[in-house]
Amino acid sequence: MEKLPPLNAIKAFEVAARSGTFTLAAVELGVSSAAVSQQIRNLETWFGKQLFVRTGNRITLTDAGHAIYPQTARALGDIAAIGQRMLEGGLRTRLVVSVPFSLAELWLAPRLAALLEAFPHMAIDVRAEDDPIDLMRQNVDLRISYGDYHYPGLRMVRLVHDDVLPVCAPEFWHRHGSGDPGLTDLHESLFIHTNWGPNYASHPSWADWFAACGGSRSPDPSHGRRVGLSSLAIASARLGLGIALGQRVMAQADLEAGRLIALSSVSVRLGHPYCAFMPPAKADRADVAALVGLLVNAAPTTRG
Amino acid sequence: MEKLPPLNAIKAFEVAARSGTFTLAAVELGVSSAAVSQQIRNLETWFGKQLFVRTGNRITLTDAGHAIYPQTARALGDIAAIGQRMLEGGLRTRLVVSVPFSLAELWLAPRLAALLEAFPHMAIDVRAEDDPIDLMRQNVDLRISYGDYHYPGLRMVRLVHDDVLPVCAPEFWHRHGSGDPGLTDLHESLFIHTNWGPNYASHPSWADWFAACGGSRSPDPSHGRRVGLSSLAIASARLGLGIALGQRVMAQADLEAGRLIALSSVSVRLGHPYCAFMPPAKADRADVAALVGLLVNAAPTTRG
DNA sequence: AGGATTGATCAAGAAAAACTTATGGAGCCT
DNA sequence: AGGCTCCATAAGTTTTTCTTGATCAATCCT
Repeated sequence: MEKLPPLNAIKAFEVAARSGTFTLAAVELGVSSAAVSQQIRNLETWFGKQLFVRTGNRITLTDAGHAIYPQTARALGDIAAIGQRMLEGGLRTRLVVSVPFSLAELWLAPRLAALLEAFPHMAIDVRAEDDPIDLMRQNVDLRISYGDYHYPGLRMVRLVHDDVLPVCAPEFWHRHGSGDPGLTDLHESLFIHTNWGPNYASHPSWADWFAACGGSRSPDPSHGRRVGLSSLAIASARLGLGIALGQRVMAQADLEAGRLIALSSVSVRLGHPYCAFMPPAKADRADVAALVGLLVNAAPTTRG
Repeated sequence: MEKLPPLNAIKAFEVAARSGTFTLAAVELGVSSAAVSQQIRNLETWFGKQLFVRTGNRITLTDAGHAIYPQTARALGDIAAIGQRMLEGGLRTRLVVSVPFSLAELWLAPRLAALLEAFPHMAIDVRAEDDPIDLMRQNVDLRISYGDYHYPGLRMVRLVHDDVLPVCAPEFWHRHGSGDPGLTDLHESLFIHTNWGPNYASHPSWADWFAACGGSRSPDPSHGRRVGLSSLAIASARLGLGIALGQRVMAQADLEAGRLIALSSVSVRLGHPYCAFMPPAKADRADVAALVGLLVNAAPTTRG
């Protein structure tokens, strides 16, 4: 094959020729208009021919530009179509979602329910597994992950930056702590500690929460209850086993239903937001886009 | 248009799929094999699908890879064809060569003669003009320039790094200087000084030449002859008007024919080489390639 | 007209992408 | 086994691309 002209310049040319101005092309390409101007110039230098005539502040295709436009559009269209074809590879479209264990039950499940209401016939796989996973091998379409640092190269959408606050069952509070709004005198054994596992270290602890309150109490995990999953902390609290530092997004349904009560308005943000990752080519798939949209919107924006 | 996959990765994929190994593809693309490996991986990440299966040290296209290969090849072929089409724009192919004034007569002309011997029917325009010129506007196919710094973005071929040495007509030497091999006693008025014009400052002067000889004579230009073109210096010397610091490539024919004699084997290199520039898309044109090849080969490599 | 607006360009520095080098590992071939 | 070939990976460097902020030319609008 002969030496190819610079492909990104060809792309810029196609858009510029179609839209008629570099400025609009720049918007479509998501870059500055100066960048488009430079790319076009590259291409002109490559060919040794002007592709646009510049008259003051506007541009028109030259004869040469007109001559090559249709071919560029067709070739790029073909390449775009490649992406589309890749998506249909699996024949029947199954949406494969992968989440960390902790999010599966209390966060993803209710939202999936909403999605299935809108698309009753959608075939969905939900997989619970911890980071990092290999999306390619397992044919995962969408991965929910804690933090924005796994999976470089994939398209990322920030979902929610959650926070934790002390919650417990109403009966529990009635019995053990109703006279202690600051939790300062509560017995150590009544605190539920969440252990996020070996890979995560940024989860707020009780000490962090007390510090945020301006205090300095630091309940000793060896005395209280310990759970290995943040959703389990919520469940335990709901069952009256103690006071948990529960993630807001997970506790919300229980709070609204009165099965849990919040013991303070003071909360501590998690170290990282939850994020959705997907291969860029799959980001345009209708089902993927729908789920992401729903997760973004349904995720209550952090309220203090 | 939908969002395009990374085009350079597509290019790498096409070559890799066709050649069957990343190493060969790397050679074809003129990069390292690691670069190809990375580009392929980019594309796989983008699609979220493997395109090659790696078994130890070799690769095979996956089903997905097979599925998209023909489309990539076709699309890239189309784009390559765009370049070809641009070349035929002018219908009849005329080779337009542009040279600095000084090179036109004594350097380019004889070489063009050789070219026309091989291609008797080639239509050639020769234009003499000083740097910098606008190749695009004037539809110049090939520009010869002093220095490698004009015309960024164009393909460049180094032609010859010339040097200057003292030359004069045999009769002149007989009359004025035969007893003075070092030119140390020669009268100032007999030196021909070349003035390269306002844009160039690196041309060796008589002072430079004497310095290269280990001496320190510095003939005053205001006493000797001055010419505004290096080819004119040769011509003047040939006519017996004095001793010139002549460029070897220009003087060569006269030296071989005995119309000029070299007065020393000491020469001084020019500050820059002569280079040929052309729009990359035109570099593959048969006539351009032929002329460049001829200029490179016929250019005598600098001999001390 | 005159001033404001729009849109392309230019030059600089900043950011991102691509590439290279060096190293390690898996299969293949004597 | 031992040597080869070829791909994968990581770190660092180079090259390309992009942004920013300013300038300039044409048009538009009182």
